[in-house]
Amino acid sequence: MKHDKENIGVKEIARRANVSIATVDRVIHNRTGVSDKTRNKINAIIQELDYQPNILASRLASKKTIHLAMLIPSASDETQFWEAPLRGIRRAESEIRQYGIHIDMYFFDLNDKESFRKQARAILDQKVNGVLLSPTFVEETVEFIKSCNQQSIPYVFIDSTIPQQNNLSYIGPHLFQSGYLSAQLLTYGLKGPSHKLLIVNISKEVDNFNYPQIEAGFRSFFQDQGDSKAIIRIDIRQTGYASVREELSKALQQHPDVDALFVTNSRVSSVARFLASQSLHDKLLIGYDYLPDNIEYLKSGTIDFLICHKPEEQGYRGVMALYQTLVFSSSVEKEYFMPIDIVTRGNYEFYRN
Amino acid sequence: MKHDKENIGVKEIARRANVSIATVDRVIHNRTGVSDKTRNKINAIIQELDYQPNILASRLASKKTIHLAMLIPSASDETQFWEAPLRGIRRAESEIRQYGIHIDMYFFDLNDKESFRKQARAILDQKVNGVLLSPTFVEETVEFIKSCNQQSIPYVFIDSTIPQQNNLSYIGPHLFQSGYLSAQLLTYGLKGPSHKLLIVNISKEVDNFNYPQIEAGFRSFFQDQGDSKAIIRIDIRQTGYASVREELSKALQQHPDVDALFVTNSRVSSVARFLASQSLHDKLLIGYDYLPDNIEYLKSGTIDFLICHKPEEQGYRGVMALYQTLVFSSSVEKEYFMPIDIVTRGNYEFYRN
DNA sequence: CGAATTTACGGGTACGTACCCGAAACCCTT
DNA sequence: AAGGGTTTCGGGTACGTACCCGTAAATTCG
Repeated sequence: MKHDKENIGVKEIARRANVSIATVDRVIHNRTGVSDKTRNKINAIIQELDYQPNILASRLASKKTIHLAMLIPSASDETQFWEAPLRGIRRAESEIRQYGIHIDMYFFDLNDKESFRKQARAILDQKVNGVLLSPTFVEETVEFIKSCNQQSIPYVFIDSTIPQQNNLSYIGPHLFQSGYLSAQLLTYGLKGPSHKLLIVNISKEVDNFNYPQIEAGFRSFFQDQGDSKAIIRIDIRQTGYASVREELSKALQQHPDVDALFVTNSRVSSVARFLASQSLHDKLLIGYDYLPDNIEYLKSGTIDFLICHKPEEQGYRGVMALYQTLVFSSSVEKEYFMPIDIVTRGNYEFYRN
Repeated sequence: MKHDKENIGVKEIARRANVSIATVDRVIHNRTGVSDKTRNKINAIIQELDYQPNILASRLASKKTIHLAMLIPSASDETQFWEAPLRGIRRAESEIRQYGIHIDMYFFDLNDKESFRKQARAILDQKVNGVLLSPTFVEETVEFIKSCNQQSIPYVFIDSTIPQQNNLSYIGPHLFQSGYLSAQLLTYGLKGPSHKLLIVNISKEVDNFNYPQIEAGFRSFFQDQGDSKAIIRIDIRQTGYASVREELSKALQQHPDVDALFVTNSRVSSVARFLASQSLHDKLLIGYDYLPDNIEYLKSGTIDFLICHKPEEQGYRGVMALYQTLVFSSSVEKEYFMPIDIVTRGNYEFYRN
């Protein structure tokens, strides 16, 4: 341990500019009360010295607490998925809490648009400095972020996005490519030449924006290959197992020659359960997300691959993106695509969500 | 932004204990000069209040700079691999520089044990507070860390490890499982029943510890499957392309029925180059590391999969592990295994090394 | 042109912790 | 009991920045 630390600070700037520290401070924070002449002089010196403020001292001296709000679906039995982003958000908060950042947690019900609207309103009442949200319901989100824009509150989308919006950043998967990869993996595992594939879409809500991208990517792979496989799709609008079993059963009776199934979201364990119950072990199965149920079927070999987009990291990075802009005023990427991770029996043990 | 912040600090502790701030400070840092009675009283209050020191204020007030040293192979044309950990280390440094952490960078030549020894000595001369290193040369490393142990300098291994040592942490791959996964991927892609596999080990140094684990994992997969594939191995001790071409050519003449090749390190691009030159497009090829050359052959389809262990993150986490212990005195995991990432044509674009 | 504003700026304190320095209290000799 | 040494402790300043408050200078206005 040595006694280094010769960094220049406001004091040195003030000395060089023949002004007081307070004036330098005003310039740094673009506050009023400084003549253009002095302002320019000080800015020049700041430029020249490449002054970097000491965040420690800055946050320490600042009495302000930055309030962030987070609006994501509550994790239900049906979708444990959102536990992961929440973990990431919590981790981020515990890291930056000491820097005076506080995060208010708001949850909404995935099956209830009104709950989203209500929570969004609650956030706006709180006068927060930044928002991290999952724009699950497009219309409601647009309404919400209109208010954010008016009050210049930055907001970050995670997991899914709405294009052409003024969001500070989108942090989540590139869905098209994700579908593409799934197709590649299925193809790689299929023996023999001609095949029939089944896309299984299990979801209550009809998703007009996100889901189609996955399917487009999936189909695009085969187009690129000049390979015209038979691809059929079923939509299951009731997420309970009974419904999944029934619909799958029907579909597989109609197409007994299906070689591989691609489930477009995390409900792949339901499909796996069905396949296992029917002893259909030879069919390839790919789905989404590192969830306990899915992992079980991965271990037992019913699910061949899970595609993951690091949900925990999405939450973490989302918070950090807001932190970066609000505290350091540093810019963040407008689109930060998560890696498209392949989880399988051989590597699930070490996967970091 | 509100005016929160009601956290208790040393001041409050001092008030409750009827002592001065300085005495509380002595207790917190286990310095001498405090009677057992006062020490106990203060410690009790600290416990009771669950006092968390304010890192900002702490680092700000401390005039000390923590000096870390890093000792990794220099990135050469032959192995660009080490650029990635270096990036991670640099990223970590830039994040914690303002907290008074400084990292001295030492590089050694992968083909020269003496350079390792020399640099190690240089580090010891500098009286550093912590070391991050790649224990490439076992004997030399053991010698080095003996001194570290004597001076109680914590050290972290990245990328590879030496078992049964007093290292603070190992951050890197679980090689056995990594080989296992490779086997799984190859099997998944092989059409038809019976196959012949070729393990290609290209390396100047004979590695007695790390490499065997990969091969053991690889073979273990087939044992688990009850699948006795023919597995042959060649060792290429000259890393230049000419040598690789010659040896591979020989091996494939002898075993023209090889279906798949597994290259046990990042030199897979040499093998890919050979296969491409011979138009052997139908053979599966798996190797290691997200390097530009490898990615090219991944794109062109010669390489089917690359296995990666997030080298950049290894560097980053290695630094952070030292930072955590030295600044926060918090414990870190003795073994932190990196995820075993699968990179392929469909997802390489979004891979984060 | 003097008074009332407004604008421009400096002094000084606070944030929570680290650590120097000096003083009081205690202990042991002779 | 006096002297010297050691242990225990408190006062006070510093770290670099934020921001309050007061004042001098510049500007506006009647």
